[in-house]
Order: sequence, then C-alpha cells, then structure tokens
Amino acid sequence: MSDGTRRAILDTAAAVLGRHSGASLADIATAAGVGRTTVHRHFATRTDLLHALAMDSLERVEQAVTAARPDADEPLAAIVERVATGLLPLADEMHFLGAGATVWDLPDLVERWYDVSRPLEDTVRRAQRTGEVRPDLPVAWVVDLFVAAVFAASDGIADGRIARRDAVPLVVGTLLDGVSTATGSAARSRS
Amino acid sequence: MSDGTRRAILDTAAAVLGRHSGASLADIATAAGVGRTTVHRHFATRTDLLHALAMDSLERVEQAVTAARPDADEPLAAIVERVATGLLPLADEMHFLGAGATVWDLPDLVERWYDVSRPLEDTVRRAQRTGEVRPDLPVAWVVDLFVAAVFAASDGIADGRIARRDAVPLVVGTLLDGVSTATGSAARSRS
DNA sequence: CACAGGTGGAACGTTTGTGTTCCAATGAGA
DNA sequence: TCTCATTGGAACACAAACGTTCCACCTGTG
Repeated sequence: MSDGTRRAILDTAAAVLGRHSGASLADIATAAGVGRTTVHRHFATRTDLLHALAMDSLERVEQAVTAARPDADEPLAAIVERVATGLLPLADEMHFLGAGATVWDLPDLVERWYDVSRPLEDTVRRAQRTGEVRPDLPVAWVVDLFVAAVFAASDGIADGRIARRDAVPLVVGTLLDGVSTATGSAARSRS
Repeated sequence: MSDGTRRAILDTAAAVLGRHSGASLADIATAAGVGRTTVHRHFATRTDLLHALAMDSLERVEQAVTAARPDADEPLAAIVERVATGLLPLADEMHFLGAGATVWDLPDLVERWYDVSRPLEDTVRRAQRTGEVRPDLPVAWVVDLFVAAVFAASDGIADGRIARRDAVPLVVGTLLDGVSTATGSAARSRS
C-alpha cells in the first residue's frame, strides 16, 4: 500500500516536525513505524519531504477554510466558528508551517499561502462593510489575530490548559468581543 | 571587553535562532561579528549557549513584566498597554523561547517561566474580581491570548503588515474589546 | 508454485556541525 | 615599551545525519 504509507509518513512528519523542527529522518521514520529506507523511497531528500509536507499542509488548511464557506452570507460569528472548528484539528500542520520556516523561501509556497489567507481577508472586509467589524482595524491584523488565537487554543489543548470543547467558543467569543465585560468596555469608551 | 562580547553573542543568537532555530554556531558567530572560537570561549557547548540564552531571555521578559507593574491599582487597559509596550521589543527573545523548544526539558527553566506568567495571571484574576474581565473566561486563556496577540503584533511589524506605532493600540484594543463593533456585539448577545 | 511490488535492515561514503588545540595578532593598561 | 588578556584563524578528530546501494523478507496475485 504505497499510497497509505506516503500518507502515514506525511501525517507523522507533520506531528513530529511540528513539535521539534530539527527532528531527523530516522526520528520521523521510527515514529511513522516505517524504515528510514522507505522514507527515502517516497521522498528522495529531506528537502523534498519538507516541501511535500508544506504543500500538503497548505492543501489541507485551504480545504478546511473553503469547506467552512467563509464567503457565506451569515453572521460573522457563525463563520468564525466554522473556520476555527475546521482549523483546530490541523494544529500539527499549522505548527509545522509556522515553525518549520525553512520552507518559506519557495515562491510557489508563499503564493499558495496567499490563496489561503485571501478568502479570510475578504470575509473581514465584507464584515467591515456590513458593520460587524470595526472599520478602523487593519484587515491583516484581524486575520493574524484570528490565526494567533487558533494557535493559542491548540497549544492550550495540547498542554491541558483548556478543554477541547471550550476551545472554539473561547476563540470566537474573545476574538469578537474581547476579554472585557460590557461594563468595563463601556466605562473605558466613556473616558 | 569580555562582557560586551558575551552580550553581543547572546543578542545576536536570540535574533538568529528566533528566526531559524537550526542555525549553526558558525552562523551565529558570523552574524555577531566574532569568530566561532570566541563563541566557544564564552559558551563551551551549543547546549550551554541555548540554556544561557533561555535564562537571559526569561530574565529580560520577567524584568519587562515587572517594570510594567502589572499589580498596579489601575484600569486594566493601562496595565495591558504597559506590559505590551515592554514586551514588544523582546520579540526576538520571545520567539526563541517559543520556537527553540529544545530547551524546555530543563525543570529550572519551566519553573522560571511560571515566575513570569504568574503575575500576569494574578492581574487577570484581580481584573475578574473587579469586574473588568469576564469572569467565565479561564485565566490561562486570557494570558495566552494576550501573549499570542503580542507575538502576532511583532510578526506583523517584522513583515510590514502593521505599523510599529499601531501595534500596542491594536493589541490593547482588540484584546479587551474584540474586533466587533458595539452594534455587532449587542446584536449577537440579543440573539 | 512462481513472481512482482513494496518493504526493512545493514553497510558505506559524504557532508555538516561540533568541540578542541595551538598559534599569531590586536589592543589596552602598567 | 612590555605584558597580559582577548580574540581570530587554521587544523584536527569526532559524531550525527544524509543519501545511496544491495539484499532478504514478506504478501498478495497470477
């Protein structure tokens, strides 16, 4: 089952490299339950594996975002909830993309990342037009903060600081409304 | 000037390792403008350098947090603004601590990190008692989200997505009040 | 049974980074 | 000027990871 082996290697590599970006091919092979030779059979060099994994991870992230229909004509909260829910299981892949920065010198990968983030930026822009998002905020900042919140949530789950079922509500709630009470917010805006 | 050289190596190492955690000692030495031999003179092994850098970074972060007086009896927004302002220049060090995770297996370092995060958690708890922060949010989540926002801001500055002078207001504003308009928030809470 | 595809393991050469030693050069201070 | 401390550079041995090759072993299929 060549295809299954390739998938197992990619999945394991995402998990291992996401936690320790300097892991050796032997580490990955062992974690995947295959021989180092088999890894080399599917990915000639380490660089090939990294690139393939980056492309695969981006593919999955993009698919998750698309499947969450960020362009749907619905309240922003519903969209954010769906995207966050779809992205949380991809914590390993996102971690690899974020930490294993060795890969980002390839132009096609950067290009691909823009394909992923553009729909999210479009959603923010649309929400600003409909008055759901403060119009004075840079679009990129809103997207960055959302991604950062998802990262923080997945780390919190991994470390046991927050419960998995609380993650999405926390992300959605604090991203949209902040951590302040309405009282605190009102008091601050009056001052 | 032995002391100055040591500082230069630590500063450069934080910058280099923060961006590429697998950088070689030769890379660091070159970036610091010193010979590789000199690096080995101050830090016998690579591990020693990593530990010294981790301790030094934690020291700086802790000092920045302490200097921002997180226990002051003031509105939360003022405290958050001071802490964020103090933490932003330490982006390299924080990045190293976050990415160069090779170090976190040392118990004294983990202990040290708790020393840093505890005052922040205390601040959140106090703000929950005074009604400034929603009492239903896990304290750890509020702190994690704040740190994540500072990270996102420093990345945004490095990539030119947001202006340096906008960073602190963005962090403070969106962390406390979220990205929604008051209208959107009210509409959502009515539903 | 014979066979082919995928696999694991052993072995080997090569590269890269590390840690060490030795020596010459530089520079500040007595 | 002499001296001592610090440094840079060269050279070396050592370890780890990489990439390659070859061979034996399964396992399903004809």
